[in-house]
Amino acid sequence: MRTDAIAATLAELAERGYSALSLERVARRAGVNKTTLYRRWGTREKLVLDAMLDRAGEQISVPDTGSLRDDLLELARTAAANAVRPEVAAMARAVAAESPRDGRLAAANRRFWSERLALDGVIVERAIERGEVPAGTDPTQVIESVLGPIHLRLLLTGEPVDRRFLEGGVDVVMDGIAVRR
Amino acid sequence: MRTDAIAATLAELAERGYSALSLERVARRAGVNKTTLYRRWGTREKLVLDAMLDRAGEQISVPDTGSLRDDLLELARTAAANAVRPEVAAMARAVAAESPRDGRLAAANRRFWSERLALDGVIVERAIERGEVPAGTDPTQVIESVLGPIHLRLLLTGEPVDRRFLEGGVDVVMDGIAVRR
DNA sequence: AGCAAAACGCAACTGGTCGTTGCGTTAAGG
DNA sequence: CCTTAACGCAACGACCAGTTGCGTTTTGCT
Repeated sequence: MRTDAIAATLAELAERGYSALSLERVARRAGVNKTTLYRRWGTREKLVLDAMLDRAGEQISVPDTGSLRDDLLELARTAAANAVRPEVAAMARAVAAESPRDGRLAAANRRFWSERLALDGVIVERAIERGEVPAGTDPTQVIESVLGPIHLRLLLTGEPVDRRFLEGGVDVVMDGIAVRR
Repeated sequence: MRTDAIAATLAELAERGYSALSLERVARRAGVNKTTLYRRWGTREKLVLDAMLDRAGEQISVPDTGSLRDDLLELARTAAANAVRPEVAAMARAVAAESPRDGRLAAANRRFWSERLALDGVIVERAIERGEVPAGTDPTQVIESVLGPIHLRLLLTGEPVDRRFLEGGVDVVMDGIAVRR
């Protein structure tokens, strides 16, 4: 039952968005009476949060190819592919919209991201050990520089995230744009 | 009257968010009857869109210090300072949340961003002319690499956007992280 | 298997918001 | 000064959010 409700919640979130999320529709979709949802979760916020926490548990693997550039490229590719999935995209949009007014959601989201950035950061740490990157480089900052442009396009500009863009972004982070002198 | 309604719309958007935006509250706040809003704009979507277009007209200046690094830093700083303003932040969150289901909003937003990225891109074009950056560098990609991490923090991770972060991000874009050999 | 307790379905209800309508009043402008 | 557009006001039907009471099903424990 919990599974059905969560699946229905995310499906509705993807189709209608958070602003039009109706517990009655979720209940119908889940094949469940709406009183059940209210008794179990109480509020729309808690239901959505629970649904997100459920999906946030799916851990993703951190690339380890032995090459920093390949690792970052693989990271960018899987991050983009994941963020494009309707359910995931809907979650990101809901978080962006509601975080300022939903403390629990914001807190859970911050935990998720700090954990994920730390995980992905080992890509940079391994590169430091290999001597590909100077010691003292901030791993999180690097990961944010790789992921930032991707989410900028997905959430705000709406431009397509294609291979060219991903590779270009990694190139910038790897080599910078300033001429060598 | 239009001015009052737009101001009230953005204020409500900042306080309550798009998902809880009530035209009755907007009307009360603007000192106007709700029928006036419905007669003039028809739907919530059109009112919000009009309010955003009104603010999107405020053009910002593109830095031109003669140094690419200083230009990018200034760009990052002003972009962050602007995006942190409650009204602007609320607009970005609303766009992120509603774009998939509001074609007009999405289209207007895409125009806004393509224009803005093109404007900021001249920073890179000037740097190319000065020989600071190799010819063939994609100006838009560079700007997105600078702005992406900022909006990632503001919209998703929730981490503070401080001077260290802004400078670190510009450093990555300028010099890259790979060791020189 | 039997039984107590929890979970669920169902129907009904209150209250609030949406969006609309009709009508009277104010403001604009030629 | 007078036509016309814009606004205020009150009321309305429709819908959805949550809540409640009660009967039914399922769970889980012995």
